[in-house]
Amino acid sequence: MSRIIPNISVDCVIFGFDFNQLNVLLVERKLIDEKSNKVLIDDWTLTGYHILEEEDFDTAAARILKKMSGLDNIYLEQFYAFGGVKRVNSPKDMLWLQNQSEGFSERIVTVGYFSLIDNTSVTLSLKERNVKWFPISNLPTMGFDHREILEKALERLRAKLRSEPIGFELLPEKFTITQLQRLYEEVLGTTLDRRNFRKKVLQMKYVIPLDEKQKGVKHKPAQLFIFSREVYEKTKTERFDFSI
Amino acid sequence: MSRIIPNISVDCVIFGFDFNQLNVLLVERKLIDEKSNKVLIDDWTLTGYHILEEEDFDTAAARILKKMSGLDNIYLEQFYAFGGVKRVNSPKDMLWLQNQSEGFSERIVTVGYFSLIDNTSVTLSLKERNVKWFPISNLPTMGFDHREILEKALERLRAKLRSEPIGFELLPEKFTITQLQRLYEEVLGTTLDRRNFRKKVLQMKYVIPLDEKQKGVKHKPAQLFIFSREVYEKTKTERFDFSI
DNA sequence: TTGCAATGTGTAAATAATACGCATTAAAAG
DNA sequence: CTTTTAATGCGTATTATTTACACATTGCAA
Repeated sequence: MSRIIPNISVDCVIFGFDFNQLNVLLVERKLIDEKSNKVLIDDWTLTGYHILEEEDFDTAAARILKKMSGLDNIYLEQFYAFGGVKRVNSPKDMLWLQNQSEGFSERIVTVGYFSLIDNTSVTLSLKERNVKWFPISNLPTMGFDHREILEKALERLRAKLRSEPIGFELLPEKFTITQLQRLYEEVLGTTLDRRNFRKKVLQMKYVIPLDEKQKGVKHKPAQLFIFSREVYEKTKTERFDFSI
Repeated sequence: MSRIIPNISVDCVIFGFDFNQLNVLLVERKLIDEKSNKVLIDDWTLTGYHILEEEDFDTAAARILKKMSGLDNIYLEQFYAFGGVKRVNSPKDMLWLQNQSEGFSERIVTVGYFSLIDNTSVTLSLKERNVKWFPISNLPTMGFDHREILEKALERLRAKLRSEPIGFELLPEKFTITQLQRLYEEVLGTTLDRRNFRKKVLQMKYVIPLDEKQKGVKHKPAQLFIFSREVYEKTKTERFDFSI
């Protein structure tokens, strides 16, 4: 095992969509005083870790994601580096870092990645620590500057969702148009007209209809579609409108 | 003077527009063997430097920009962090780093910023080293992985230019519509219809006409405009179209 | 005075966005 | 087995935006 680089880490903001809400995966940070049994810290953080000597940022982010979700080959994108002098300065944060086996440096730079997964496909399995999905609209108290990092990730996700077809990464391979619409509504915080949305999506040649229907729903089952990145890359056109 | 952090640096991609071309500011990297007078290295790099112990990324980037261009209060945006294991591995790069007074670490992470300035307003003044504007379309051989960093910056500049009004940062305070159009054409690599572009821009309430005309041109002088960020923030609307 | 090299304006056609209403389907309830 | 329920799926009229394209105007310079 190669050594870690003490002052550089990678934090992953793992977004998941459950057909209804946008969620983020957090890890519990709990510290109990051994003598008094007093709870010194109990809050939640993003999933991050130092990078290793022989490791790129992308590799480190993929490693962390794999460890947390068990998943490989997932959409991952670097979105911002955080290196403020006062990133880590609350008493709780200091206390936590002093208790970690790797020791700590006062000035830790972290590179933020966000990843998009269909969270109905994930079974949480990390044994050592408590890991949970939280809806974006109802977050717990978070440690370090992770709340700020999450906000930046969200901002980037929203901006990118408007201009590139990354929403599909949050859905299973086969999805319905209504599911896609819910996703856009939830992430962008709007409501959209069902019929117009459908019309728009059906124009996109890279959203391909299947000869297959939804199963196990208690109403008329909808048609399933898949997204083809290949077709997208071939047919995309760039436009510009720094909006009015 | 506080100490530098040896393994973290900031690199600035300084873009300038001269009403015709998009340019980038580079610094010559020249190393001559003292005995033989042989030229060991002669190429160009971005303007970067290690960050200081008590300094944020943003502050470091502003410091570097000030040193290179003499300018303060300039548009600056972090766009990507580079930390690949093999970022610095050519013999020339190693040689250069060994010759720098600060010493070097093998694994240097750099945080990339790009900045936008009206390059007709800058007088280059850095005495110690040779600094020059190069058009994007005609770049010299570049050291380290700076070519790659520049490409990423350009990609981000283009993406942002499509969706946000940052082009004005590349123009003087007062500009003509034709200048704005040339800027968009040059950066996005397209040509646009003059009349339609004008129509589009005139709709934008945040591009405000002045009672003032261009001077010193040998043809009909055009009307001048200014950009108001304040009006933009008030009137902007978000749309979404992950394009067809 | 005239030529030059820009700026400044208008209109028609095509395309895309928005606002709606109603028939259809499959499962569940009676 | 009929009805109810809760979705899906489709169509059309209206408005707004984008695109394509031609000619008159202005101020300087020859």
